[in-house]
Amino acid sequence: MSKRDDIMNTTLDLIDEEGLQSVTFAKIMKRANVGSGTIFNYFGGKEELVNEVYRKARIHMGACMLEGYDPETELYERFKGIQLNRLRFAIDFPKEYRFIDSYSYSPYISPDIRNMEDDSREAMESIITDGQKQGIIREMNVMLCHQIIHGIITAVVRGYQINKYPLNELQVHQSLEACWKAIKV
Amino acid sequence: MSKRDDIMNTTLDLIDEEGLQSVTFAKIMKRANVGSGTIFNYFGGKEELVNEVYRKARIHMGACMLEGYDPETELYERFKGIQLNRLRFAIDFPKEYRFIDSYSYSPYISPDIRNMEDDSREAMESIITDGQKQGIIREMNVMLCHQIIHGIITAVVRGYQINKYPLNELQVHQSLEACWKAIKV
Amino acid sequence: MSKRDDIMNTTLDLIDEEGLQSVTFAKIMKRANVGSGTIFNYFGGKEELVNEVYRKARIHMGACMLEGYDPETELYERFKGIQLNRLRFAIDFPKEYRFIDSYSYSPYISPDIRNMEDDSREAMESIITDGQKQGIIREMNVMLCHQIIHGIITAVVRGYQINKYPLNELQVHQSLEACWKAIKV
Amino acid sequence: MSKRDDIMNTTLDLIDEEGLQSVTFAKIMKRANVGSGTIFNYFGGKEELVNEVYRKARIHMGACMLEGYDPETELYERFKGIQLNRLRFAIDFPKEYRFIDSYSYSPYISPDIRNMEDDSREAMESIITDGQKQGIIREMNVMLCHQIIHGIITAVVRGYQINKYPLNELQVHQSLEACWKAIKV
DNA sequence: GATGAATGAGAGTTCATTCAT
DNA sequence: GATGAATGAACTCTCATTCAT
Repeated sequence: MSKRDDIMNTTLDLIDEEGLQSVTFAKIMKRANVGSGTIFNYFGGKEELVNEVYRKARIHMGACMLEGYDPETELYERFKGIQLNRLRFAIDFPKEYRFIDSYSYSPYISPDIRNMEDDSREAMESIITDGQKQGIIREMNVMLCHQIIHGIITAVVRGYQINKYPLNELQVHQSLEACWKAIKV
Repeated sequence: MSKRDDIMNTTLDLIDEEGLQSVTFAKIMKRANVGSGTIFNYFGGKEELVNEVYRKARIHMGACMLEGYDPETELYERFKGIQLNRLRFAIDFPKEYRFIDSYSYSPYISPDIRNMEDDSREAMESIITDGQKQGIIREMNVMLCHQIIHGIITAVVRGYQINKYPLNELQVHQSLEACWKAIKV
Repeated sequence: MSKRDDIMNTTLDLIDEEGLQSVTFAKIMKRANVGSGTIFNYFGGKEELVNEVYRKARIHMGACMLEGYDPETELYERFKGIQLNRLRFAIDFPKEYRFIDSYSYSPYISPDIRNMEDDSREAMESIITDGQKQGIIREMNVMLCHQIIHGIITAVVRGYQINKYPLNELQVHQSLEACWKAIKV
Repeated sequence: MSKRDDIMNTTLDLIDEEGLQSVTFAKIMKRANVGSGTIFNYFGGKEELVNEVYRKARIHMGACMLEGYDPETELYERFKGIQLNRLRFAIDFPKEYRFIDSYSYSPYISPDIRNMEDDSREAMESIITDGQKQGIIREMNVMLCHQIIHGIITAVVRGYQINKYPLNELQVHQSLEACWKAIKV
């Protein structure tokens, strides 16, 4: 693995363990077995490094969420598939997920990168639009609708990650159902 | 207004404007017209100051959320009242709300204070339990259920606060309805 | 007891407990039950306060050392009397003694006060001069001679105060004898 | 010379000139031509720096005191050799000597380092024990005896360093003789 | 005389960043 | 490309001192 990857992986680990604000270059260097100057050969500075880690995580999550996505299948299938993928990503890649969840609106992450193209979001929005055209999903601002679904999944994961409850098939099922009922007519 | 209040208000303002991590004592002092030592006459240090501001905001929000709450009224009334109060608080006191929303799980906020007694949460949980007994609300883990509602309101407010949509009577109504439908049988 | 005395006594206590450098006005005020401004009604500042405490201790020690001193008695009696008084003072007033011993040459104590008139020193020096005239005490610089005696007593007390050995009649006797033999012909 | 040595030497100079308590990092940096951060690359903080300087001085003094020491020679030779070495060290390295003399019992110096292994002290104590066995040195607590000798030398040096008298061959001879007579039978 | 809220110069310390090797 | 010694601006925090009451 390249030094560049060592640095990025170590950075993510440290952010997850200690929080972004207490991650210092000294800690990264030490853990990644890298000289202090080396970081600057790959990244312009701390902000750039963090944003790169964030971008990578977002791309990873975006790809995972569209796994198995087929625009041809029935609307509810597509809806459920994407939300399930999000839950799975949160469970399988907790560090990436938590980083995105916690710091998307931190001033460290530049708006440009936070608002990067996001195919999964576009897919969700087209699902909502379609559903509204078909009369399955209630009429409301598409973004509001998206936010409602997103809010449920995010909150459910958070409760799970701080051990408020397990996240087995049952809870996953109940959560997805809650999403759907929240927005259908 | 006392120096103590000047300091706390200024701190909240700065946190909202620049984020917790970039708020320095120098900025607080200057904006609050206070000598650097004065802060330490009232607060043991930065952490104590920030936690005091947090606690005050939490107490304020807790009081607002239970405004007009009457345990005797019908269950849906109580449910709707509390959620509406939360939305109103978010709209009327955006700085307090955003601070609580953004930093509750930051390492700056001590767990003791984060987990302070919260009457509104208790009220919500008893509403859920009652609703489940009455067969109105679906059977599921109470915390999961609470998290779902909380997640919707939180996400809706966030979308509003970053100007994705307005939050007028219509959107408020739709959001509350989404909450209710998400959890009722 | 007056506020002034409260302040001075508390200061001495704190110096003995924590060392001069870590004694702050805040600690003195709190322990002496005195407002922070009050100190400045009695003392011009920290240096003046400390020097006053020092001067008082020196005067006290000076008086103790000459207790029972009779210029008419035999030379060795006078010699022994003064040194015994010094040992007794160290044992009876350890805080005063340690303060003088530890800080006489600290930059905090002004040279003027450190070199204040000292009747006991003058008495010792006249004893030495007399002894040399009588051919009992060896010829050497009077100050060197005084320093030798002083050094022994001081070091003996220090060893006692850090619990290297007890300081009973036996050790006192041996120490005084050492002093005498060190300088006699 | 390395930056590390620059810092340590400057620190010793400043301590000797102004006293430990008034030595600040700003002064060290400026005088040693070193950036403020550099100190922390070599020393964990002020306490560590000061203790390192102290340790170095103690090691230096310890080595000097045992110079020419030969356990085979006659007892008085050994005794005289060590005390002479101490006087010489005080004369040749006044800054090191004064630092050790003044601050060994300051709260800045950690007990661990103050009580570091000290070959010269051990040598002295074995000289005393031997002397007592041979009936040359009076019977008394070894530490008390050591303290008496130590006290004389220390006090003699102090008087010299504050210009009370010169410290030529004559005074040195008289002081050593005083030491010996103070403890011999 | 007594008070204590307010002060601010200056302390030790952190840490991203530079640059000669 | 990789290094790490050196840097210094910026931070939190301490504490003797002032002054209106």
